[in-house]
Formats: sequence, C-alpha cells, structure tokens
Amino acid sequence: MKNITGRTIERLSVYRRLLGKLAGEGRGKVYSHGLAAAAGVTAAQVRRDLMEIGCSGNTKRGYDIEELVGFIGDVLDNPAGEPVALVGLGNLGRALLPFFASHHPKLKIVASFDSDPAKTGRVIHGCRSYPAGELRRVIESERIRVAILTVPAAAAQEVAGELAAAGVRGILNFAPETLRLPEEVVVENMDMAIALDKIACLARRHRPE
Amino acid sequence: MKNITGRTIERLSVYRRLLGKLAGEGRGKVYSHGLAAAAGVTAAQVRRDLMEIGCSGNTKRGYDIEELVGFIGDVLDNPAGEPVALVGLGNLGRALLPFFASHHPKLKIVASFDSDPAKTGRVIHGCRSYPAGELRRVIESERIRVAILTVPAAAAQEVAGELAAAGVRGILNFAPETLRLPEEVVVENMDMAIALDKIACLARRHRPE
DNA sequence: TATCTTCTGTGATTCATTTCACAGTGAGAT
DNA sequence: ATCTCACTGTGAAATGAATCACAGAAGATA
Repeated sequence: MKNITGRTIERLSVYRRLLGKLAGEGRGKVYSHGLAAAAGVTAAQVRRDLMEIGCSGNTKRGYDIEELVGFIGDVLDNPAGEPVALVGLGNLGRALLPFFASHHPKLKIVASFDSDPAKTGRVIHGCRSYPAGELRRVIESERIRVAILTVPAAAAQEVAGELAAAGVRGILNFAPETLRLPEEVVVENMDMAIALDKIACLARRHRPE
Repeated sequence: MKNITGRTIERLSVYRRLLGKLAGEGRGKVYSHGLAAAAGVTAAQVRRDLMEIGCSGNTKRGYDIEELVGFIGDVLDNPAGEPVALVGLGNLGRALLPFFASHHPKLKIVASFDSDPAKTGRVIHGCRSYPAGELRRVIESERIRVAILTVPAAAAQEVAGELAAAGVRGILNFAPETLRLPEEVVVENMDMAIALDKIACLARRHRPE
C-alpha cells in the first residue's frame, strides 16, 4: 500500500462513520452504491477507494460491513492508539474537548495546555491541563505526535513551532493564520473565516443547471 | 468572470487576510512571490489566481495592495453585506460567536437559534437568539442565505432541511454528519473527526523525501 | 539611448483525481 | 445445468488543478 491521498483518507473516514451506523442498524452487508448514496459520492469512487486499501467485496452480496470497518481501521488508525494534545483552552478549545472526548477507537486527547495559569492544573473532560511551560516536557514524555491548535492567531505560529520542535508531526490548526513549518509536519487548517467566505461566495453565484 | 473554483476562492481569502496584515505594516506594494511565500503557495499560483479575477500588477513594482484587496472583495463579498444565521447554541456554537463577531467587512451573524428555551431570547455577542420555532420566520424576514450549523449530529439533517426550505443557500456544517440537500444548496463540512483522522494518518505515514 | 535585470501574464504541459464503461463473477431462478 | 441479472474490479478516458517556462514590459543604470 503506497501513497494513499488525503482525499481518499477523508472519504474512508466518512465511510467508516456510515458503516458504524449501518452496523448499529443490524445491517451486515452493503453495496458500493448504497455507501455511495449515503456518503454523497459515486459508486465507482467507493469501489476505487476500497480497492485502494486492498479490500474486496463479494460480487453478489456486496461488501461485508464488519470486514470493511476493519480494513479502514488498519489504514487510518495507529494500532497502538494515538495520543493527541489540545493547545489553547479558550472558548473554542474547551468546546472541542467534549467533541473529541467522544468514542473514537484510537484517538484520544490526553493533555491540554494554556498560557493562562487560571485555566491549567485541572482535569477537564478527563483530560489534564498543563501550563504552557510544560508543553515540551509533556509532549515528549507522552510521545504525542498529533496536536489541535486553538490559540489566538497572534500566538499560532510560535506555538506551532514549539509543537514541531517537541516532536509533533501533525497539527489541526483552528487559528486564522497560515503556519510556516518544516515539511515533516502535516498541517490541516480548519479556518472558519475562509470557509464562510467560500460558502457565501459560492452560494451567491451557484445556480444548479 | 465565469466559474471561479472553490479552491481559488479559499486562496483569495487567504491572500486578503495577508494583504490586510501587510497594509497594516505600511506596505503599499507586493510581488507575487512575496504573497506566495506568506500564503504557502507558488508565485505562479498567485499570479494565476489574480489573473482570474481580472487584476493586473505592474511589471516592476508588483501589485498594489489596496487595489488587490478591492478586487478580491469584489469577487468574494456581497456588496450589500451578507447576513448569517448560527443554528445551535451549544458549547461549540457559543464559542464560534465571538470568533465571527470579529471584523469581517461584510459577513455578520445576525441571528442565532436553539431548541432549548433556556438558551434563547437573549442577546449574545450582539446577536439575538431565537427559539427554534422562529427559524423559518426570521430567516425569511431577514433574507438570510448563509447559515452555520452547530447542532448535534442527530438533528443536523432535519435542521439543514428546514434551513434550505427557508431559503438558505449555503451551509457551513460542523456536525459530523453527511448532509443530503437539494443541489441548489452549497455545503461546506468542517468535520473535526475526519480532519483528525486525516492528520493522524498522514502524519504517521508522511516522510519528507 | 541602450542594456540589464526582475518582474508579470499566460500558453503549454504535467500531474492528480474522478468518471466511464465493460469484462468477469457468482447467487438465484428456471 | 444453464441462464440471467446485478454486482465488483479496473483499464482507459475525461476532467480538473497546479506547475513550467518563456515572451513581453518597465524601472534602473550608465
């Protein structure tokens, strides 16, 4: 299994969520077009994605849901589990904690940080919060490779640099700021200002044919 | 100006933010490679994007920052302003309010909604909150075309349908749920669970050459 | 004025991603 | 036992997006 693209990974994550729902409804098998309709993509796309991760369906019964979830997990998840840090305990950061505290099989927020001492030293949603000065030590000792960044834009670049220096290799960036980091660090921007600009603009000019 | 892609719109939004910062530092002109470095893209990409919205730079001085901001605004913004609704006043929704209350020239959250009466009837961050039952009336009377959806996943599809029926044409969806809507509605997903899956997976396999 | 340099604007190309379309397959019907 | 139908797996084609690379422009320099 060579280089699987980010796009494909996103779709696999969508499929997994939908498959979990189907399994919960007692379904055991699913056709490519069934998954496709639920995920809002084409059936050919689903088949190609599944092919890419090396999993096969039965010609007449479709794909086995449980098996599929297993295959997707093999691709997406770190089998040892993936500890995640949350940096920035403002309104947004605190709002995200319970969001992620939800039942993901492997990802877990194990530490959070803030520069404001009033917000640290406690346990919020089962996750211990540390002062910013402890960042490097905790990240290193817990071997954290993935972080969520919810600090103010003005601090984002500096904090991101510290994270990278401490060993973090993937950052989910909520700050409205373009991060400049060494190329071994993967950054995914969740920039709401840009997203709103985009949908406002597209919605205005979008006219279905 | 024909069909400008979503990708390009996102970059234009990034450019605008950076240009604002440059203007604040007293810069009046910028080269394509200057903007490119700040935005993390190539100079050719910047030139092509700017070409696409019909704006020209001077061969030897580069682009005029103020003019550029104007051109980008002409493409991205609704000149009449764009009222936005926020639906769902849970932790996440409340955390987003101040985020967007920030100084966008045209976008403004003018109304928010929640099904819990305890959360409505007030004014939060300068934005009046209404009970869910008022949704259609307010959206129609305020002519709101863009909405941010921060309700629980289980309610997302239903609420999105109501929004579309009330006239909303663009939805920024924070719920971990694939929305099925008529094609005249533009949906942009801000799905944190998927994004985390993605960076965790990419960070693990990513090895710069 | 002539030359040099460094920029922009853009056709052509490359690269990435999605869709098409069909051969192959197997369960169920007859 | 064979036929039929609806599915999968996948090469090939189409589409979409980013990059290359260079002609042309204009300030700087002498």
